[in-house]
Amino acid sequence: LSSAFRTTLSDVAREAGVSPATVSRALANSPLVNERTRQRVWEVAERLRFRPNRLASSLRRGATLAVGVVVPDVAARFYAAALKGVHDVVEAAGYHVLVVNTERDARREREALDFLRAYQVDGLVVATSGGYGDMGVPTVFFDNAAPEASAAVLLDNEDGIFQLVWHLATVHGHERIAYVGLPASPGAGRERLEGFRAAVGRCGLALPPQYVALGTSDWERDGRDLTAALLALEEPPTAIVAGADLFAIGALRAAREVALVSFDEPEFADLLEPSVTSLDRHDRQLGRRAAELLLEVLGGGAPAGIERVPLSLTVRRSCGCE
Amino acid sequence: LSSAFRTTLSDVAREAGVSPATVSRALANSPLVNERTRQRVWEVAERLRFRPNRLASSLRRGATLAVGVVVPDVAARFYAAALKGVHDVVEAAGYHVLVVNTERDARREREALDFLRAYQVDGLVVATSGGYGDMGVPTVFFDNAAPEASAAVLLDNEDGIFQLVWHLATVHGHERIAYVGLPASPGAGRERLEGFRAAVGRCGLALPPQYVALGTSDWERDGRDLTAALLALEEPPTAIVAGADLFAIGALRAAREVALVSFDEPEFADLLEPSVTSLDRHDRQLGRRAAELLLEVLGGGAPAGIERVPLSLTVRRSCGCE
DNA sequence: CTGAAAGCGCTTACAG
DNA sequence: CTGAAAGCGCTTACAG
Repeated sequence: LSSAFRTTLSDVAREAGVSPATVSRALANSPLVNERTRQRVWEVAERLRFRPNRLASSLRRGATLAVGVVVPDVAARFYAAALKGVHDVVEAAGYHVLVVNTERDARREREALDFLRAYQVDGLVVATSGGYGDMGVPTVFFDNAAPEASAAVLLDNEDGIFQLVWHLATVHGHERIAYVGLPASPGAGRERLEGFRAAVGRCGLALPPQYVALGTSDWERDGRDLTAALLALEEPPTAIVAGADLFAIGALRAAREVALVSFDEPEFADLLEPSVTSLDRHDRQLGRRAAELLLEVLGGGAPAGIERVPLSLTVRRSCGCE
Repeated sequence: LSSAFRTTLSDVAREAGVSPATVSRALANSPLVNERTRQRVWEVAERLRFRPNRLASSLRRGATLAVGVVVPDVAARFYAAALKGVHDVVEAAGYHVLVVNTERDARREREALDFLRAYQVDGLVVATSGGYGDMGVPTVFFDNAAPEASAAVLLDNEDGIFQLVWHLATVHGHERIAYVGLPASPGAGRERLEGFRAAVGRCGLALPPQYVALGTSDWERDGRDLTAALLALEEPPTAIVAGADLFAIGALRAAREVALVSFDEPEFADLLEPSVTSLDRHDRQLGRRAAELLLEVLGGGAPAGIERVPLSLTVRRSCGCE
């Protein structure tokens, strides 16, 4: 057992000539312990380089002071930024963060949640890919919520898509606008797609079925291939709305001659050629807000309900402006 | 205590009419237990939705089957990709991954390491920002190693920088080449800087002191400001070597009229304007390799020593090609 | 094949 | 102010 090599609380107790109970209290700076004793214990603990075993203390206490975060892809700019937002808030409150990546896979998400629960995390922040099942652990969703969610911070997907379509239709006069985006799974995927249909209708435009192209696994490649296919139609669209940043990047790879707007902002959107018109999501703020809601729940507050975060259009050149 | 609400191994034992010891063995599919008993225990466990408490089993076993990963910035493309590589390998071996972000801060890195150690992780994969101190835990470094490292997968920083400088000097005939990059801290920062000085010398060029510009905290902003300052010199450089992707992005923001090459490849480097000539690092492979070394050590192998990964130049337009 | 017992390293009522 | 004792939820020699 590795414990043989580590100094434990008992080692400190023996060395300091007090009981383990006293060491525990002293290191927690409990007022119950004599100042002299407290100092001596601290000195011994430092000399022996004592590090309390969190497994043991969490087990005993029934709380870990840890929060689990589940994201579809840590490498995606959006989730990475949101993750940092969660970090900011949660660590300031004395919690640690355990991150798990699901690769947008429902099964892996379930495993990730099982793992975090088995580790007895006190709370969860989850951007679900469809694998969520109730864990009996306080949970706040962001980006994409499970149907049973009682607390979530979501983007205003319909409104965001509407802004994109409206810009293409009214400012640039496009009448043949297509959508390249996420599968229509519950949550953000469906909301953006439905938002697209509704927006096109509100703008008084027709929507041929083949103008809706949905990707599956590799979004960047799908974005490229689906865009190429759209442009090969007899009546190709003159403008494309990308449902996420990687679709936009893929579209850019397929063609530069079609007007393009993206829901998510790609990294360095302003330096791409052409620079990409997209929505500003305030990623990090989203993560912060989700973490704040979780802390409220952990503090005994009521579930916070669903919040919608507004999006604002950042106009660049890919839509045809300038 | 939250345990009051969770079903424990004892609950399963009571319900199945056997001892906790038998439940433990049955769920581990130990051959010591009767097949009938085994099945019954599994049924009961599933019916009661029993989830073993990992805190308890890890405490008892003295091993967590978890690996800690410490990175300077999960949001940086390079670390995110390497992280996925670690995931790939380590999860296939049955370990879980705990990720901690340090924001390139030595103090936060120390805290992160303390946390992981307190959680009794079995091993560590670390890209250090200078906060590492021996943890008594098997550790493999990547990208940037502590001086005392006994196992690491590092980039061949000197050679990479040399390739960049050589390309600018021989293919494009530049004679005034400047460096905008990381501070000269031990490890990658120093290696790249020293590599630059050496490379310029090998190419037979002069290096005025003001042609070396080192950033501090916000690399993208530093890249922009330092580049602007360089170009405002009486004898400005005609080409710039960026020591990392964010410096390159910053440089791009400051000016397009100077030749630019970057050590790290920015995301969507081929779609930037101009597309950025940079080194291919095989990020994910780097993470995989580090994880493989860690598994070897955890399996009782000898420390693997320091490996250097070669880099290959990807030529695009920012250097002046095409 | 099964169970009673001890123990992993802590924390916290309880007694003094 | 301090200590002995119990217990968090598991696992594993030990005995049968």
